[in-house]
Amino acid sequence: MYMDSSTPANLSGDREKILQELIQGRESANKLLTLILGKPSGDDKSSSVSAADDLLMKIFASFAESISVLNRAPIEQAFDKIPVNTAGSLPIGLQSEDSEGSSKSTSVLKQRRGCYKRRKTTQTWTKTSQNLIDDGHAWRKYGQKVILNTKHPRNYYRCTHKFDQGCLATKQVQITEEDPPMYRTTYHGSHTCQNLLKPPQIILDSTIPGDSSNSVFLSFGSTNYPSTKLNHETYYPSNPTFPLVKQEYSPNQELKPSFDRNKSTSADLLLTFDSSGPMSTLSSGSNHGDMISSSGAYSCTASTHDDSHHSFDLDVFGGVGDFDVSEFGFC
DNA sequence: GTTATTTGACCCGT
DNA sequence: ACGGGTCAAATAAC
Repeated sequence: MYMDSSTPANLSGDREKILQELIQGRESANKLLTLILGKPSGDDKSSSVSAADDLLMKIFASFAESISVLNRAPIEQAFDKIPVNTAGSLPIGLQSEDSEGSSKSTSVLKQRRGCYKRRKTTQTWTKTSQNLIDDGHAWRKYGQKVILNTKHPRNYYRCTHKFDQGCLATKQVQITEEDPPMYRTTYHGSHTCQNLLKPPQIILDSTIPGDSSNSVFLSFGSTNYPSTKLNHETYYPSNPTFPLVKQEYSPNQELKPSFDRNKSTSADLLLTFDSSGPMSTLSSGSNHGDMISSSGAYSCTASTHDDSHHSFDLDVFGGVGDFDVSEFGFC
């Protein structure tokens, strides 16, 4: 999908640009944080919405530019290995496999089960929260595994549009062993699908159930959607590379917490980016890089296998943010 | 009827 | 060999 694969020289130049953009985004985000968190929780949030909106636009533009640059990187860096069955975005069963036509003594289907190439270096980021949240994407559960030394099984989800749009995004959800059980969601890959049900928007939502004081929804999109409402409204990512954190998540068993969701506070959401390879995926591209936070505590970390690591604090989300850019794969 | 979930089998990486 | 990730038939839900 990427005609102009970046040369190493280009990557070096891109890195500088990305760093500048991200740093600028951080500064804007800092201002935004001051704006929002500095305000008393409650009703008079609206007074800062306009300014916050402006700042958000800067943030979005910065991150979008970064993502855009990253998207020019060769896709091989993003996906060392991709599922066999989804290569070429063909539905399972339509893949032209077994070209030899070798006869399977047992069962063709059986032999094909589990046949895939495991992704190794897709970007991943982890989000931990006390309550389940809707990231705005349509997920479909495709597996569940009991993980060693864990009490709760790990659930595997893929994007609903995996086959119709070739979206390779997946996520894993697991309840942690912590005292207040937490839902740890690990996202793999970014969405390349167009979510028709939920039009792209940008979110700044400070009204998470259970806590309205310092909760912030942020979405960094590369497309320019007017952020007309920043208060009490849900914004969806333009083409969510990052998941959208929403207030409720209705479908499937993810919504059956083993504890009282009402007790949870929204300020305990952690988002950690831990990815390698560029942000780019199979998408052609202009809409990657939505980034969302839904709490006061929000950290994103990235690192590559490369030796040159860049790290800086986002300091946006409750001051605990640590944004390690290098993991975005442009090193 | 279609679509989503469950769950054991299967494959890959370590 | 083992643990983890994915597939896909069976089943459930709509």
